[in-house]
Amino acid sequence: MDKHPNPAEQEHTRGRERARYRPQEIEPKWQRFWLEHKTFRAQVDHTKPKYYILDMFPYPSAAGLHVGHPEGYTATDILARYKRMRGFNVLHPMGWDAFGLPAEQYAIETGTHPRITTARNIETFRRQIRSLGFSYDWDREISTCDPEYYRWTQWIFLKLYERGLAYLADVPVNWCPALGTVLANEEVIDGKSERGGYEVIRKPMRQWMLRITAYAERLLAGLDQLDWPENVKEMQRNWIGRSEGARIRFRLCHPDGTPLPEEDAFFDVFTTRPDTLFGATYCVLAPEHPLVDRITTPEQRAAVEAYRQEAMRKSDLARTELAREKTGVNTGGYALNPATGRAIPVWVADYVLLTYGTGAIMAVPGGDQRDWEFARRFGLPIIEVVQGGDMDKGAYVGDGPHVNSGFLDGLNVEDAKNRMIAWLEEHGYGERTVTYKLRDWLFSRQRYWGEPFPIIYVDGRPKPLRPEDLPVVLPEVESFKPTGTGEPPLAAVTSWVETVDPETGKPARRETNTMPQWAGSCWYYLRFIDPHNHERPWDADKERYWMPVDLYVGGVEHAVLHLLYARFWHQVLYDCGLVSTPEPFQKLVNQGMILGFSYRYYEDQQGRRYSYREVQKVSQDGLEEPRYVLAADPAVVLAVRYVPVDQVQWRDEVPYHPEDPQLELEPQTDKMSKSRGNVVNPDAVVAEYGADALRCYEMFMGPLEQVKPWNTRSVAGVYRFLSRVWSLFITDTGDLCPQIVADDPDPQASLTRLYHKTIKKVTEDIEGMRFHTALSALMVLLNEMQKAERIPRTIAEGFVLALSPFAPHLGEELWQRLGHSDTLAYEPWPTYDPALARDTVVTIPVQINGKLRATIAVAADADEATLLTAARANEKVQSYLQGRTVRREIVIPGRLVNFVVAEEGGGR
RNA sequence: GCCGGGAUGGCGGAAUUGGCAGACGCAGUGGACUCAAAAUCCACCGCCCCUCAAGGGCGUGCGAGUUCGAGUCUCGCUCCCGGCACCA
Repeated sequence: MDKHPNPAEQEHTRGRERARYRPQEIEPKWQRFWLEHKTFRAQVDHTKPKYYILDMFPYPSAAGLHVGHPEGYTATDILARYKRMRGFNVLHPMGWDAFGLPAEQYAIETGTHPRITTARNIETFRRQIRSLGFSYDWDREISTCDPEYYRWTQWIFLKLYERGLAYLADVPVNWCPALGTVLANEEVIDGKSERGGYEVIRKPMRQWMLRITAYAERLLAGLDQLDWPENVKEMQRNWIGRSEGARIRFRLCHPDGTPLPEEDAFFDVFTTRPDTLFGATYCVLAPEHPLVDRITTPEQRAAVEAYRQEAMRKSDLARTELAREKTGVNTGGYALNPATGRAIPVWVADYVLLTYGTGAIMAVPGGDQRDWEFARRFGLPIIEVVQGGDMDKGAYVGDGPHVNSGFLDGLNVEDAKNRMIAWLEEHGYGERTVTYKLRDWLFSRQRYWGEPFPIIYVDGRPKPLRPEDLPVVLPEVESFKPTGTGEPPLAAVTSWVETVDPETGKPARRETNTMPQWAGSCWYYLRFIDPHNHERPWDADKERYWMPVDLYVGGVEHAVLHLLYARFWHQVLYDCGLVSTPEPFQKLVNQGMILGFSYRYYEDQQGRRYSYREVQKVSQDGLEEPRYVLAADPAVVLAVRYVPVDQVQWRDEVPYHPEDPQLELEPQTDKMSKSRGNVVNPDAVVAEYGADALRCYEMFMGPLEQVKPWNTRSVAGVYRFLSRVWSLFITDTGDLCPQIVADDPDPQASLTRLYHKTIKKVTEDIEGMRFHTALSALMVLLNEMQKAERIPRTIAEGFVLALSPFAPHLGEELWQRLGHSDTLAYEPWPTYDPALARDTVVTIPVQINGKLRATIAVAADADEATLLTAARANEKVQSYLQGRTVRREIVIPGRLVNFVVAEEGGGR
């Protein structure tokens, strides 16, 4: 029933509410103010130190912003606002990684142009991001799908091409016959298409490749200079995968050891263990190795051919998945072990990959577990070359003296390697070499929604367009559907594909592949420096001023690909003289994922529901997904089901199913996802608690880098904090609180001391990105200010300034109500007096035998003697020292007193 | 299997160099205000024993060690999270 309050009551309520903390009113007000006044516009200013602070720009998905996004954005925003107040010239931009598969997939399903979908999604993202009060310079907003942007992506591709770093090659791609299209790696899950679950096979296609391997050594070496998380650097090192070893040449021979006469009758192997060459009892070629045909004997040809066909059809993933049991076929051919001079058989096996090393190995079953397994399976000889293991149990990979190894006998591994390499080089059998796991970057996608290549084919040969011919703009297409032949959608636009060479006027065909999504994000941080330049991708002076990015914050999922690709492009641009720093991102921080509570139960095939208490988890060997069965009857296999968070029924703090009040749900913290029903929408949080509360909560949750679960109830706690800040300054009637007085702070007052301590801590914590402890320090100060009868204005204002990077709307509002007419964004950061940030009287613990027994209050600078006297004077201490011998006194001024006493007599 | 990170109350987390474990917040309990509720404010809040109180014992995943003193350092385990995984 509706309640109709009488007008007086209504008036009363409204009057009181107006004076309350109402983020819904003050937040849009200040967002408008910042936008209208361009408060955060950044311009080159050589009188100020610069600070470039960058967020990994988002892909504007249809789902909109997620609470994970504002975590990193808030951290950078706090730092950006803090740095401005510290006198830095701050560049803090935001933009959109706007090419991408979901928009294209949506176009295939609905016919809506990806440009329209993307524009709509950007609209949403921009609104959501603005509603959080981030201090971006919106004049620098860019979008990778804008022709004015991708024109320069194409321009950089031309630079790569000029330097021979872009080339065409026939490489196997993920071809899905059922869908009639090529899939990106991320669209292939367990060898099946992500959509539909159809089979995916490898099919060679002509593709653009980028020669990132040419930069492998520099990409590796550059890591040492960077202030990045160690795990990210390690992941990049592993990805690059440098290994030192030798290339060794094996000549083909007859079974009796006579070498074949032809000059080119050989293959090279790569090994990290040249010292084990005497133990190489056979060789293995990758199934795709070009020499396989030639070496295979007529008797073996059918078997080898069948094996090759099968291996080639399998995807890399399928090949590794089935790899439990080694497979292979003898070619019937032989090669000469250069060390022993004996003929050893040559096999084909798919445990050797064509793409690594030379695509061929010498197999040392005594020193390599894979070779050992293979030798066991096929009855090949196993020779011990390094002592220390048991050849019946497995290969020995450790160090030890060499045996059965001719001139290496007795040497340890390190010495034997060097000795063998010297011997190989001396006799022309091989040389020292370095190999990388890193492979060249497959840069073509058979897709519509990406950057077209600035390449045309004249007389069937690729030719780069000239810079003045750019941009090559994406044409309109009839259909976004794949052509069915593996040709990209652009191939169907005849009027676009058939063109003329602008230089010669000869007929030409356009490249119809597009670039991958990584392309646009490889250099966006450079475009932010000079986003509206029509002549150049960026101005050289501006680049020198702003680069490098001082702090880059984003998710750890980009630890390898994006960050490696961007570094690669940057190093190329550096070699071109186009950028002034060898590395783009000086400091990197990964924010931890925010998890959501989800509530699970289980269902059998008949749709009967079960609580987790009746269910048993069966983890299957080697498989990611565990299975769930009924504990009472393990034959009943159960499926996991979730109840969306907002439908969970709570009784006595226990969650139950909404339609089945007896069914107890199992609370879990999981990655947020639609299917688990545990996604938290930032819009809803802003509507209820405001952006400042959302920002503060995200920071207060814990260390930035850490994974942590979202707890909406805790948001209310932070909201209460902000409300209390508000009511400390503003009375019920909307005036400034009378407790805030013009007095000078009394240096002896505990509030003054606490204030200085707080400013010190907040300053240090922001610098160290410990935002959660900075907020807790501000909370402590607020608690004390609330108890104070008089709050000196300088303290009140300093508090507002120190809080403002965290809660900028509230900060601005209070600043204004304190009588200031301009934004606080450029007010000097509050300072602290180190002398006042220390206590004069401290509480010192007194221990007896290391156990805390009393505390004493003494002057902070009390010396050892004073401390000891005070401690001995303490009544409790005396009772413990009564009748015992003090063996030792440990006194640390400012820290503690510890008496080491002998135990009382009586048998001990 | 290999590499990296971690384990602290009911929960998120805090703790300078080895020096008062549990700051701050959430949840909870009791109280004030209220016709009542919400909101707000005040107090309590690791576990156990004793209890009128005072007190005492235990306690930072497990087991050892170093030290006057260990969440922190060393050694050995267990479990969890992330990455890589036939890379020769």
